[in-house]
Amino acid sequence: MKNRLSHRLEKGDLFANPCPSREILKHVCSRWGVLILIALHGGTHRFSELRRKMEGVSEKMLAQSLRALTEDGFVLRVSYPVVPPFVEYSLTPMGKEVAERVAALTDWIELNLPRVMASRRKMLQEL
Amino acid sequence: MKNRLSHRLEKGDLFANPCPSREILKHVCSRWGVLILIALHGGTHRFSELRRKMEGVSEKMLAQSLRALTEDGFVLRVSYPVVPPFVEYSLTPMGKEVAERVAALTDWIELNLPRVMASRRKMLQEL
DNA sequence: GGAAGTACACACAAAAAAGTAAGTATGAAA
DNA sequence: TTTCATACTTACTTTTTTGTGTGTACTTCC
Repeated sequence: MKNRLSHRLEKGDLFANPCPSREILKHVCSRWGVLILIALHGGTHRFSELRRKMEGVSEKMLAQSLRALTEDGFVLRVSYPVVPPFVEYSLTPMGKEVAERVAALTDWIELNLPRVMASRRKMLQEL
Repeated sequence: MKNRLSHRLEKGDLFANPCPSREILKHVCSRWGVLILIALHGGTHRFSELRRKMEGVSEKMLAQSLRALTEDGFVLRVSYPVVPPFVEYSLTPMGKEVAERVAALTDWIELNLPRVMASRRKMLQEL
């Protein structure tokens, strides 16, 4: 009986099909979500600062990803009613917790890139 | 001059547009990639065992994701020439290193699901 | 003799994600 | 006075990802 859906969803179970944790993971692990978390982990940024830093993001995707992370409570949005617009994005305490774990993963990948590339080359040889 | 592309790519830079680390991250962070790493972190699995464990994967996506992770050197594939086919998947040493970091992230998400859901509800109220 | 299980591959269709271009309001600089 | 910068939104198109259904080769179980 411990496998009933309600039980499995209480604490989140990524292996369960309809679990909302899958959606959160998607926001956090998405192409741009990751970069936002890492960038903000380095400090508060304005929208356009993020845009310039994250090569290749379109405004649309940046806005969309920021909105998702803000709704999940990872990112804090503060806008000042001045003109031209001035909006600051930063991590909430909860955001810092995830960002640290995401950074641990991405740091590993960046550092070990050569190992992975070597493995790929080896695979191709073995055909 | 330290911003030249070649320099930025040596160790991997996720913020740089054409960096291969983005692709690796995609494999590792993909919907099914994450689940494969976590499942295999718990021990060796056969193809169909993974399929049953990971609710909602199609055979095609499972095969595709396993191939990507195998090529990157995170997963080891061992097939025995018997009939019916018998293939075992497990983590390589490198795979264990990433899997640990991925697990740290997903564990956090599963544990803190309630906090995130609460934050979402609060956002909706504030409209 | 027909069904089921295994670990896939392949073609095609559907769905989801992402990109593109344009528009908005306002003030300041050239 | 045209242009630029800000922080977005919206409509539309393209690309990418994912799903579906089928086939395969062989054996065991009913």
